[in-house]
Amino acid sequence: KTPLKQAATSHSVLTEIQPDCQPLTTPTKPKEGLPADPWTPTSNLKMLISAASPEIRSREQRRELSINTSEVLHAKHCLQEHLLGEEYEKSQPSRKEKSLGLLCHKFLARYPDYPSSADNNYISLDEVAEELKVERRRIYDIVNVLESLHMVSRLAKNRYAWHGRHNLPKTLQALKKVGENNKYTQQIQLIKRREYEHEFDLDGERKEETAKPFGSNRDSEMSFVELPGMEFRAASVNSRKDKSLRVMSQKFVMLFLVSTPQIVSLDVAAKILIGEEQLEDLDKSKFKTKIRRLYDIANVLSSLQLIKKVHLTEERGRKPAFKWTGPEVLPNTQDTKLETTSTTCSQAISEYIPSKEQCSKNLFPSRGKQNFTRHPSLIKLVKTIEDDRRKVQSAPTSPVKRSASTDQNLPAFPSKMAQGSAIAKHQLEGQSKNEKENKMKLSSPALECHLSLPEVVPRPEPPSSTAPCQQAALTQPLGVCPPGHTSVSPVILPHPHPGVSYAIYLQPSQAHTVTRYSPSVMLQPLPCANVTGIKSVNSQVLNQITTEEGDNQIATDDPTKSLTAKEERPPTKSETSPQRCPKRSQAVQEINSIKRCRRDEESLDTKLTFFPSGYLIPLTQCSHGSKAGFADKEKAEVCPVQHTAYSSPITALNIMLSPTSIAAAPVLGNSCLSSSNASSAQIPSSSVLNFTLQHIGLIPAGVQVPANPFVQHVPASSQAENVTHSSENRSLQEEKVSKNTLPLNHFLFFFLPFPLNESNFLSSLQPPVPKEAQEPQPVTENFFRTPGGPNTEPPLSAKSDGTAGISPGTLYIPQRKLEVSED
DNA sequence: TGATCCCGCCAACGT
DNA sequence: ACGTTGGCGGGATCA
Repeated sequence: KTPLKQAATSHSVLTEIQPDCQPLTTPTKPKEGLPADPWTPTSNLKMLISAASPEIRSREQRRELSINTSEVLHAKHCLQEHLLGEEYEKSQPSRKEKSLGLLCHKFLARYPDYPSSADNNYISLDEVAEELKVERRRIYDIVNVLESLHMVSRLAKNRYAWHGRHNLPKTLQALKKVGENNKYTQQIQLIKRREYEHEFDLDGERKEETAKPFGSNRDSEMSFVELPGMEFRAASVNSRKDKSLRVMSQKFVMLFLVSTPQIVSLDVAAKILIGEEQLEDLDKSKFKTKIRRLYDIANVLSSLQLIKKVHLTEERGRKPAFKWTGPEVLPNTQDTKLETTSTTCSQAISEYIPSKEQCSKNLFPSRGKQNFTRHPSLIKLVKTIEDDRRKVQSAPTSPVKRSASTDQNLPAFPSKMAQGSAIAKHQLEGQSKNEKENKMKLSSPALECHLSLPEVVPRPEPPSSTAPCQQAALTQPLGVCPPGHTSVSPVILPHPHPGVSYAIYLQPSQAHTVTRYSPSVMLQPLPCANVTGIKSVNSQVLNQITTEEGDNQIATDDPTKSLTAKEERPPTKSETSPQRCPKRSQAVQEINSIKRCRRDEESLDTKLTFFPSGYLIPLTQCSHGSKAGFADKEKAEVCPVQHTAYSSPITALNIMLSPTSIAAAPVLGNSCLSSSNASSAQIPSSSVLNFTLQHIGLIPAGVQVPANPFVQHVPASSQAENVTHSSENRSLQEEKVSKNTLPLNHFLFFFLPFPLNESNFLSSLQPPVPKEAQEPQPVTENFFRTPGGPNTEPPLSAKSDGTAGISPGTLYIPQRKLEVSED
């Protein structure tokens, strides 16, 4: 009765019109479609129109699940009159319209993300298959993946239970844990390394112990990961050993969860999932099959919005990959080992957020239109900070919930919140625009705060590549280059306390007082230092990074490779530590003085000429930050050079260290990790320091560099050596640093890729320049532009603000002080 | 072309 | 034996 092949779309109608086109049909089917979209003559007309346009057609496809016979007939006539033969042809369901992804969307649309026990949460495969008009086989594909996430569970033959996303947090946590235990991170690296070595082999060189399996981590053949209480029921039903797709799906997800950035390329995933990667025999066909399956899985995961497709660019060309866009999965709170982390975070956070109220306020300024649902992470944050001293309070701003929040199986607050936002999201589903906006809102930096929370929270993906960039900009550790499509990366400087004021003094002639002045620290101008020597280090580091980076590399159209922070040579732990840079965005907004933190995108270009900023800035205790800072996925993703090398951030940032007497330390700092230093508010106050750094654009807003009160007493030269040999001593240094055994007291002498002068300095005080077109851009966007490249723009030059730039050869030694203070 | 991935054969399983 | 699952890979489509 119900045509099997017929896709329930407009063109299906067209298909029928085709004289004996296909034997398979019989329109029929009034069937109850989606409640929200009544089939009216009007919509019918719309359909006809869209029929001629594949794009439109597919866009609206989802709503047109139900067609009533008479109208179908009507449609036929109309079409017959208006369409040509070829159009008929075109109108046949295209491959895309039969895609698993689309099907999955339809499938998901049938059930609420967060079903209540009241709902009918049973799934009958037959039914679904029929209603969606697809072979059951396809439904299996979907269900299997969903099952791997415990979004559904099999009850019996032909019968599944729908759980929606209730279990997702737990599942992801579990998967992440398993993934870690499985050392997937290492496996990924191994594979990547091999890939590189392979390339070198082709070049007729270098041959290494390619077959160096990781210890005995190869117990890999773990089986399906279950959740307590979510075990397969009906033992008889789940005996199937294979569960291949399910397991594969779980493993695939694990790869994302343990990766930094959370991007996994298909081939790497395939190799890992095949397991037997050791044998280079890499059965071609097997590999191919694996890829096929991964596509299947990826389609479903994409529909769930857990991942999205991206491309990685490397020597060989584009490479398909997927980026995790699902909720950030953070370690379980109970996890002792991670307890530290959260504590540290909360400490750091509390530094800025005195109370939960304040936090809440800061995160969600009561601005009329912004109806944020209180984010679960916020709740969690508060909880952490205040040590669970209260229950969820009714969130005033919470949107109306659709499904009764009678979720017993979830911790009250997070689920509620998550539910709220998820529902909101769900409601917007299908409306790309709205959805985008929604995401935009959600991805507001303020929410980033949740990144430090030990909980799984929805992390809406940025609407476009622009967003990630901005985000990155906000959290980029020192030395990170702007992802920039624009050389001027508007960065808002956050400020701990909205009410605080600072003053910026410019010498010799002009002072730019933002608010109040409260002398505290003086940054001494210094004579310039030898730059060339450092350049070599720079390039050296870069090269190294370049060759060692796996496909973690973010694709770039730019010939200049983009480098990605990654877990290579992770001398230290906390590699995967979640982002924990509290980004106080709205605080930001409250700051009248919004600065533009311009970063030189050409900073990677070793040929750049650097100018001493003239500021000698004492730094300490920031080392671990070089790790922590990168924990930020987004950041790591767009800001390559990072923690790969101890020195890279510095060099990349064009922050040069005076080879002679001044030592350097990574300035990358993250207050969250600076817990060890209890006196971060002293001389110079961290705020001052941070402000300074941020202002100069040397560290991103949001990144905090803890100050060390002893700075001034420590001979800076003690570390000088390390500077020069940074690349070689990297590991050593890192170790030292990571252990935080030494009070790292350093001075940074900043070299900027442009002479700092009044104009450009002042220009940095201007309000952020709105990004142009928020067009969604592929992750493959250039992050680093080569000078002269298509996207090249003058680095931080004063040009952008209309001021005459200073010729890039001049060595300009500014003679001014920058003072900042806070009340 | 290479990237995607639909389609459906057919084997393993369950009943 | 027959229905359910779902591995698998040919080959069509898409970009």
